[in-house]
Amino acid sequence: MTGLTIQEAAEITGWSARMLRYIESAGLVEPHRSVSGYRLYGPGHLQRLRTLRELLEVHEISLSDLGFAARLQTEPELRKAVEGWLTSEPERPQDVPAASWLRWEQDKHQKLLTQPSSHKEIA
Amino acid sequence: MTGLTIQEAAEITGWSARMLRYIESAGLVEPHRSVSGYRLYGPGHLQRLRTLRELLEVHEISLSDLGFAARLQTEPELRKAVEGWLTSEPERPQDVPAASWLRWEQDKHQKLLTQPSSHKEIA
DNA sequence: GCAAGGTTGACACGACTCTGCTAACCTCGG
DNA sequence: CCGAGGTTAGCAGAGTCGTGTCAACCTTGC
Repeated sequence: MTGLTIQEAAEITGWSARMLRYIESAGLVEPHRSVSGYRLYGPGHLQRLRTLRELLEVHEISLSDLGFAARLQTEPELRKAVEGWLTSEPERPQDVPAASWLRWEQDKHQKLLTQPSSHKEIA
Repeated sequence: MTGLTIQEAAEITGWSARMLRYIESAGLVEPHRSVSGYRLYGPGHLQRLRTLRELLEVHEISLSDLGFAARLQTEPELRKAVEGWLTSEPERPQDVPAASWLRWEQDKHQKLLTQPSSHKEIA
C-alpha cells in the first residue's frame, strides 16, 4: 500500500500500463518497486505522469524531445553549442522568418494526432 | 557566382547534396536561390553547415533535437513548462541519478553510429 | 544543341518511436 | 490453491528520420 499498482496508476493518469513501462524505460517516471518487483506509484509519480501528459499533448512534443531538454540542462557544453549555433544567423537575419523549422517540427506531430489512437480523449 | 552550387557546397562541407536539401527542408540552413531556382550557398551557409556537422557528431544529437531546441528558444511557454517538469523531482532526488534518461538518449544514437554509413569519416 | 548538372517528387530501406498484444512466469488475496 | 494481476521479453504495425537513388524536367556552358 506504499503506492498504486501499474494498472491503477494507468487508470488515473490516462496512460496505458504498457506506456507506463515505456516511460519508465525512458527514465522519465520511475516508480518504486515492492520487494517482489511490483511497480509502486506514489502521489508524486502520479502527478508527474499527469503533467507529463499535459506537456506532451499541449506542446506537441515527444519523449525524445523531453530527453533532449534534460540533456540541455545537464550538459552545459551541449547547451552552449546548440544555443550558439541557433543564434548565429546564416546570412541575413530576415532569411528565416522563425517559421520554417517551426512548421517542420510541428508537422511531424500533426500527423501523429490524425491517427485515431485508442485511448486519447482529447476531443 | 553569388554562391556555390549544391554539389560544390556538398563537397566542401562533407554533406551529400541530398542531405543539403533535407537540411534545408528542415529549415536549418537555407541557401539563396538564383533566378532560375538553383541553390546558392554563401560563406555563411558553408560555415553553418560545417558547424552543424560538428554539433550533430560531437554531441550525438539529431536534426529534430535541434529543431526542438529552436522551439525552446522561441516559445517561452514551452521552455517554462519543460524546465518546470524536469526540475520537479518525482519523489526522492536520489531516485534518478541523472544517468537513466541520459543512457536512453544516447543509446538510440549509439546504434546509429554502429551502422556503417557510406560517408562518415569519423574513424 | 547537347552534355553536365540543377530542381522537385517519389520509392525504398534500415533503424528507431510509440503502442498494443501475447507468452511464460511470478505474486497476492481469499 | 487458484484466479486476478504483476513481471519481463518479444513480435507487430504504423509513422518518422536519415539517406540513396531514380525519373522527369529545366538551366547553363561551350
